[in-house]
Amino acid sequence: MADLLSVAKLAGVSRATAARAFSTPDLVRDTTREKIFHAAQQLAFRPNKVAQQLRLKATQMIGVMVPSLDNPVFAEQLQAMEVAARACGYSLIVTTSEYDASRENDIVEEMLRQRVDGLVLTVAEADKSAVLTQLHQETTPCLLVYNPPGNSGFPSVGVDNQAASEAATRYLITLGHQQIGMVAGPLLQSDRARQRYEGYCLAMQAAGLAPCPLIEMPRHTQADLKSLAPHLHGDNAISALICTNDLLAISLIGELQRAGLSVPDDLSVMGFDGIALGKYVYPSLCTVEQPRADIGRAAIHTMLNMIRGERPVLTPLPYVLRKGESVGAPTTRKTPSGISSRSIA
Amino acid sequence: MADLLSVAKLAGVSRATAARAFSTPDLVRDTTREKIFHAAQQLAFRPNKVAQQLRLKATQMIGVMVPSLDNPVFAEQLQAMEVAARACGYSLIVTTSEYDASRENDIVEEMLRQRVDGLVLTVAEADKSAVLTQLHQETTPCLLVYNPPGNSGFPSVGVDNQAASEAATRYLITLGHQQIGMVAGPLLQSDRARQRYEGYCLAMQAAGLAPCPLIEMPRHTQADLKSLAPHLHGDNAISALICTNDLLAISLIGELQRAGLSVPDDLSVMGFDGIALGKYVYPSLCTVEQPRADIGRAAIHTMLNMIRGERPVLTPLPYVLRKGESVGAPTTRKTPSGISSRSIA
DNA sequence: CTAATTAATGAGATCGATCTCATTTCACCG
DNA sequence: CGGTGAAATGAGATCGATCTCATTAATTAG
Repeated sequence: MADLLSVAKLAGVSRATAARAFSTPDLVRDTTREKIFHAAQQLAFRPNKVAQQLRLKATQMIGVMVPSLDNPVFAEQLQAMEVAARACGYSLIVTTSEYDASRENDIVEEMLRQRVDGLVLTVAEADKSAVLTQLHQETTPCLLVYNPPGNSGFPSVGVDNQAASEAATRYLITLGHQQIGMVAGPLLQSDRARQRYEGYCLAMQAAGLAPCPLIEMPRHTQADLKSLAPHLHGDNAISALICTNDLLAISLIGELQRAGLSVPDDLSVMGFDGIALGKYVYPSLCTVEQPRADIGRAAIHTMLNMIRGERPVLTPLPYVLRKGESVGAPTTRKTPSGISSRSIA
Repeated sequence: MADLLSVAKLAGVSRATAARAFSTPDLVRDTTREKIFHAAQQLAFRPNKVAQQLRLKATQMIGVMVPSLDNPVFAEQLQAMEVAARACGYSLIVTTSEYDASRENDIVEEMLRQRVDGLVLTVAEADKSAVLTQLHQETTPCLLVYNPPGNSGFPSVGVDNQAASEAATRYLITLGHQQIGMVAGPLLQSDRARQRYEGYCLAMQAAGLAPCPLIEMPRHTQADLKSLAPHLHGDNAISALICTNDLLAISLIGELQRAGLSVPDDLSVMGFDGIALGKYVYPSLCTVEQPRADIGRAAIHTMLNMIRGERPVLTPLPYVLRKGESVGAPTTRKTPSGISSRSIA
């Protein structure tokens, strides 16, 4: 591959001049600039970014880590980040942690070796994260996405999960629901899910209602009706359910329908995140929409500011309560119909 | 940031020895190696990959371009690629073309400047792609994913779209369907969609049935019932529909249900791709599953072979016909019930 | 105990750009 | 036409690693 020096030789100038022709064309006489460009053309010269990066001590690359791209929330956010970064001349190195702390460590270390100009991370648990405490020693700017600001000590872009969850719960209460449950993935692994549960509890208490214990599903993004069945019967049978993410909600609705139950007649189901597909399924998903694209864009622009050395200004992004067919007013009967309960058992 | 030279100084050795301590520890005496490691520790030395890349003329980075991460097919494939690449010590630069040819050009050029060791691309139209014809001049290895091998001249990883589509169509025919339609995004933009349509036509003809003209939806991943309505009535009313991707299928099913139609009783709907969510919705999606994770892994491993200078060996990956509740045998009546047709109009 | 071998280390070039600073070229003016 | 200041160019150092080749230190053999 032709380098700048060979271009310079062919054009009959020094490499300094050749370099200037590209970086600061104004400093080069028109005629020589032409000669240089012509030579570059002939040799199919393509500037070597690696050499630039070494010399300039800046890579114009941002390291991104998300838990998994199998969840559309992260994929859609990443899509927006990529477009925003590219528009500003930056590239993304994309990695997935698979919610694994040791992988998180390796990934961040690798990105620091690569000398990314900044890190945009979504970690499993911001407060307990070993990577993050390590990162405080480093000079590379670091920004969290989705993770609540909390006491990790790093700036964070995202919506106020607790407030959003409160709003969602209040919405259900407004519709007349009193027995409202919340469903999450296993072990309440992510700090986001925990905050959402807290918001739910707060809203319930504020309305004088008793929050139910969290219903845990065996997997993050796939509902399991067995874990839910006990809560659908008896005096305390729930009439509405909030899921900590949309995938969980959609698969739960599917399971309920498969069992012969009607959503929202037998049970109202609400999601969280607002993935695009939720609008298209039937019943359409009622959910709290996080502005994923806005979050992605904001993350990139905030990061670019940090790279420039500015202190990040963070305005929490607004969530939107998206109404949908999966939520309705509670029906009078306390328990689902015979058919329904039979098919669950 | 401490560099190797300062580590060498602190350890009292030359940079050559310091470098060897890391790259080829066996060539360094135990005691000096210890001294060097200790010095590195003290200075919090972290090797600079950029410098390595320049010197070694290899970046251990693979450039990946997909149309959009909003489509789970690409996101899930990327997830697998990332894991596979990392396991082999490679990083991914991820970009999205948004099906835009000029963006495709910019992206590839940028990646070549970055001196990625290889390119893994999914382009809109492999045969007409300007980027690809340009790329033939280059020495950087390039591999296509999902794009049919065709006459682009580049190796390609993916399933045989046409055969898969034939199989899907045959499955519907076996169930007794005779009036089968196919739905695609706008303008049959992607070569994949076109191949799938061809497969459908072949299977129909082989069974002595007349293929219907393609039904085009205004958007790639969102169904629109109006475009479909004409085909649901009259003597030639279709009883089954194949969509060129799962998102289209899922949103179509939602729309049909919303209009009071039953899937599969009034209309069987089949998808294509096999995204994870399809298993969880109700009715569960009958689809042709592309082994996205396998494709991702295979793409990375093939690319690594190409980087090593080997000629790629390509075995087309097997698709799986995933049965689901969205497809059933055709009902006797030729047209949907009165209620249904009313609610469509 | 010295010569021959092998192991360990060091000096310096190299990858491909950019930047500083010195030098040359040019234009303009008295 | 020579002098002056600005514009254009060049020489060489630099970024942080690796690699070749020469040199020195340690081992082994005789």
